[in-house]
Parts: sequence; structure tokens; C-alpha cells
Amino acid sequence: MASAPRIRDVARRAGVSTATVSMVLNGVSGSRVATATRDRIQEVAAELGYRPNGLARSLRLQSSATIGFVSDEIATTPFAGQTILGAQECAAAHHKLLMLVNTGRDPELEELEILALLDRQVDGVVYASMYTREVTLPEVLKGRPVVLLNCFADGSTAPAVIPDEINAGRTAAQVLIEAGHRNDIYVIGGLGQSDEQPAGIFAGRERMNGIEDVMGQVGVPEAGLRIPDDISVIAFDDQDLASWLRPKLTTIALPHYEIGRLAVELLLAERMDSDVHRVAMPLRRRESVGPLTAQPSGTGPAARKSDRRPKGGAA
Amino acid sequence: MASAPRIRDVARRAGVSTATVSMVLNGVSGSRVATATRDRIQEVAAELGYRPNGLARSLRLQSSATIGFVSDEIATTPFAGQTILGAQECAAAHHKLLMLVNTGRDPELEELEILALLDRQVDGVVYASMYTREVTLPEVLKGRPVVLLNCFADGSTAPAVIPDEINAGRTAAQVLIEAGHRNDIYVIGGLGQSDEQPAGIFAGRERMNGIEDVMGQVGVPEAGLRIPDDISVIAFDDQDLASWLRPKLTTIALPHYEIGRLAVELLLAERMDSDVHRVAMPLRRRESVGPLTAQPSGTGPAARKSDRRPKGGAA
DNA sequence: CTGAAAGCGCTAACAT
DNA sequence: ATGTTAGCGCTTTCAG
Repeated sequence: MASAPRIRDVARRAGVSTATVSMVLNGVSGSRVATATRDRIQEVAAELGYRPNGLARSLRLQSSATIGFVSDEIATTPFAGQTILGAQECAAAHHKLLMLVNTGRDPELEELEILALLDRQVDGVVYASMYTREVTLPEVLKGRPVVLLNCFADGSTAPAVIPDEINAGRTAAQVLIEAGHRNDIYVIGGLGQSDEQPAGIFAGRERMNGIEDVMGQVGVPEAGLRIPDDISVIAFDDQDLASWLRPKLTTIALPHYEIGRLAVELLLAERMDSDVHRVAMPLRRRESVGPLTAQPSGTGPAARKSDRRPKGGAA
Repeated sequence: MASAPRIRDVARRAGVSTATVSMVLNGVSGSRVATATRDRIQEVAAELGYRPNGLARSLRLQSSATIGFVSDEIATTPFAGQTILGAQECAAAHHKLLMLVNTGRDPELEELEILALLDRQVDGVVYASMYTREVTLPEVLKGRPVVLLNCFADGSTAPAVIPDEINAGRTAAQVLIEAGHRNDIYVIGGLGQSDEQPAGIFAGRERMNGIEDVMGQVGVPEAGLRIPDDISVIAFDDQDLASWLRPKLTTIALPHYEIGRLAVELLLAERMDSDVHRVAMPLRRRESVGPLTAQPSGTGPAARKSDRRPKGGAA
């Protein structure tokens, strides 16, 4: 098989100039090319299996039709895939390709990777964090089209896309309250930091704010109760575990796909805003929240047990 | 901020030609450039923050330093992230960037996405399936540098990278046998197809082959036993659930990272082979396999219960 | 209605 | 030891 045909091969074979081929194939509006010529060009192009060289095209057009996606931890969370998928599909819908890069939270590596992206003339970059947190935008990215995904940056004007944790917290509280619960609500996690929850991550805090916003009071837990007969449970993140448990766990899911999609959407928008976009976190109703049964046992005063993150990650 | 400096800006400022700048910055070996000139060029380049335009470079060099990664389902399995990470890090180590594309198992979309990749002159493509299976290599990919990841293609000469399921099956069997088990071994899953296991996926079958290879016989299950005191359990895939369970589940993990890494490694190798590379599947010893205790109860004849895939995915 | 030619930014032969 | 020049493959004025 000979090497790929160039535009000049098509031109030669169709007996026209490369300029004409270019116009026809790109459907340039203002061009009045004879229908016969046009048809012949299309035909020859198809016959030869001609495909324009994107590199040459990009160089000429000063646009690579490519988007950089830089992420701190592609693999550590099982959700990352959804986010990348959202970004990729949106990019594809806009005839862009996604260039993926992973920094592992190493600032030096991060700069290198971002430069590699910029060198290739990406049209913009999505700066993604896998856990919701505050970041400082790398110097090399300043003044360029950037969308923050799942994070905030202090002085940056780049738009940010993050899950609407606060409203999710409200929803969680409401679900319990609607089921009749008033007392004996035991809130686990949400504050503080630990090995598993590095500094700057604020999802838990925001959820807690939302929960407290709706809850009038919190009670103390009781042991030895059945779910959802005696006690209801609602959690965050909708990990696979949630639907494996018996009874199945009612949770509020992270909108990973939508976050990725929206980030790219914003990147490609005509006018870039610098807003913070809070994406709704969907409630997955399952079996762990039941209606309140008889004797409410106000065993004690309001108490909140915090800073305990059970493996499996609730709030 | 003015637009990015070109090589000619550096040349002008350093009082030399663009050719000299190019040679110095690319460290061309055969070039005898005066040390003073060299230093001045480096200095000016740094001062201006000059970065070569990758598009122009690629066009000239006929190589984009870019690899296409086409995957059927980026997001559906929590493991995909690991595979992508492996591929990305290996690409980065070779100064290549990964262009990610998702086809959702739609052949038309697949062709479109692959063409988008080829148009951008990717140096090669990794064709990845998220479940181990047989595929037919898309026509457009034939005759190009391709590595199959987690799949086989019939008539293709492309190398394939897949988990070594058969040996993993052997390992699983050995672990149990080493613990003293001979009877009462209950093998679940592994054969047939279902909604969750589309046609062509052969991981389960291969695992079973490996298990049967080592096991002399299989027994029947008993109910109401404790793990690992009365009964040992070993499973495949090492999903998060495995370490959440109590006792923690001993499993054989999928080598996702290594698979992704190796695929890119092969793609970038000098001489491309057309071998099938079986990557070892690591054993994660946890708590669910215990030593055999007293009375072995040969409750019945050998029997294998198949075609049952418990949610949570064992073999 | 179509062709010639310039140029996107870079590298590598070939001159000097 | 450095400069000149010819492209890489494409799009787009500007002439005709």
C-alpha cells in the first residue's frame, strides 16, 4: 500500500488545483465551483480514500482541535472513568480530541506534562482534581483557556465545575426527615482531615453544612437496630458497595459524568465565564431509608460524632 | 502578553539564523556551534520562554509524538482508570501524549473516532477492550502500528496484551490446595454468557481451565459454615468489595496498570512483535482462605455449579 | 469559476 | 562555524 494520498494527489487526479480541492472538501461557502468539478473531486477523494493531514491543517489554521485534560489522580477513584468519559464524549461531539495527562500531585511533573500539552497547541485545558478541593493553578496555565474541574483556585478567573455538595447535604437530610425521622440521627464523618482525606478537600464539610441547614437537631445513635425498620441510613458517593449491601444503601451520588461533560462544554463555549458551576448530585433511592416506626427514643441530647470515615466512604 | 515567541524571534534576538537555534536547542550532535553562540541562544530562549511549536515540528518530522488509545468502555469498570494510567505514564516516559477515545461498542462511532485519531497522525494506537474478549480489528487500523489490549483479533498480526487468566486459575486452585482443601470445593461462575457477560468474553472460561488444570476434583458446597474456619473462599478481580468484606476476601487481581503500560511499551518498541503477552495476575492474600480443619465431609460426588455470576464478580 | 503563490513554524541539506 | 533555502501538507487571499 502506497503512503497516504495528499491533497495534491487528489488535485492532480481530478485535473484541478489543490486550492479547488480544499474549497470543495471543506465546503467553503463563498466558492462557486462548477457542479461537475465538485462531483469529480468528491469522487476522486473517496476513491483515493483521501483524508486531510490534521497536523498541516492545524498548523495552517492555528488550532489543533485538541483539548488537554490534566488530572491529579486518574486511577485512584473508581469514579474517574465517568468524569473522563463525560469530557471525552463532549469533546468528540465538538470534533475535538482529548489529550490525557496524569500528574500524581507532583508539581514538577505537573508542569512538565502541562507544557507537553501546550507545546502541542491544545485549544484549552481542563484542570481536574479527583477529590473536590482547593488548588493553586499552575503558573504556565495562567492566561490560557482553562476550566477547573472538581476544584477551586484562589485568584483564577477560570470557571469551575463542582458537585453541588451543599444541596446534596440538604437532600440527604430531607430524605430522612420525609421518612419521619427527627431524633436519633447519627451523622458520621464530614469534618477534619485524615490520611484518606488530604488537606483542602472540602466535600465533607459542605455536605455537613447542607445537612445541618435542614436538620433542626441531631440525636445520638442506638446500637442493635435493623435497617430500615428501626433505623434509616443515607450515605454519599454511591460506590458499588452501596448496591451490594443488603439492604441496599440509599445514597447521594457524585455527578462525575456531568462534571466532565460540562467542563469541556465550558471550555468550548464562545464566551468563557468565570463562574462556579455546581452540578446537582442525584439521589439514588434504595432500601436503607424507611418510614419512622413507633417509639422515638430520645435517648439523649444532640450530639454529632464526626471525623470518622468508615472505609467505603460515607459523607 | 504578546503571543508566543517563534524560533525566528530567538534567532533575531541572538543574532543568528533559525537553523542555528534549531540545532542548538535540539542538541544536534554533528553541529559545531561556537560555545559563546550556543550560550547566547540558550539564554535568549530561556529569557523569552521559547517553546517550539509542536505542530510545526511534527509536520516537519512526520511524527506527532502522540499515541491513540481507543477503548470500548472507559467508564464501566472501576479498573479502567488503572489501565489508562499505565498507558499514560508509559507514554509520558517516552515523551508521548495519549489521545483518548471512547467508542461505546458502536462500530460506526468507532470508525469515526479512529479516523479522528489517524487524521492527527498518531504514531500508533492501542486498541483496548475493558473486558477480555475477542474482537475484529477495525478495517481502518489494518496495516498500522497497533497493540491490542485485553483482547485478541482473529487475523491480525498486532501484538496483544492480556491478563494471564489461565495461570491465575492455577494459582487460585493452588492456594486452596496448599491450605489443605481437597473436597468440598465449590466453583461459581466461569462459563456461559449473560447480560453482564457479553459474547466473546473469555476470562471466566480461561480461569476455569486453569482451576481444573490444578484441581483433581471438585466437590459440593455446604451451607452454614464459617470463613475461613470451616470453608475457604478465593475469588477473582479484587474489586474494592474484597477488602471491605469481613473476613477480607482473598482474590486474584487483574493487572490493569501493567497491561496498559505494556501495551504502550510495545507500541513504542523498535521492532513490533505479534505475540500475545500474558501478564501475571497477582494474588492478594487476605483472610478468606484458611487451613483445612478436621472432618472433611465428602458429602457427595463431584459437581460444578456454573453460570452463576454473583454480583460483585467472582470468576 | 479556477489557479498560482504565500505562509503557518519548524528542521535538515546544502552552501559559504 | 553559521546562513540560505527548500520543503512538511494544508488553506486562503489575490489574480486571471
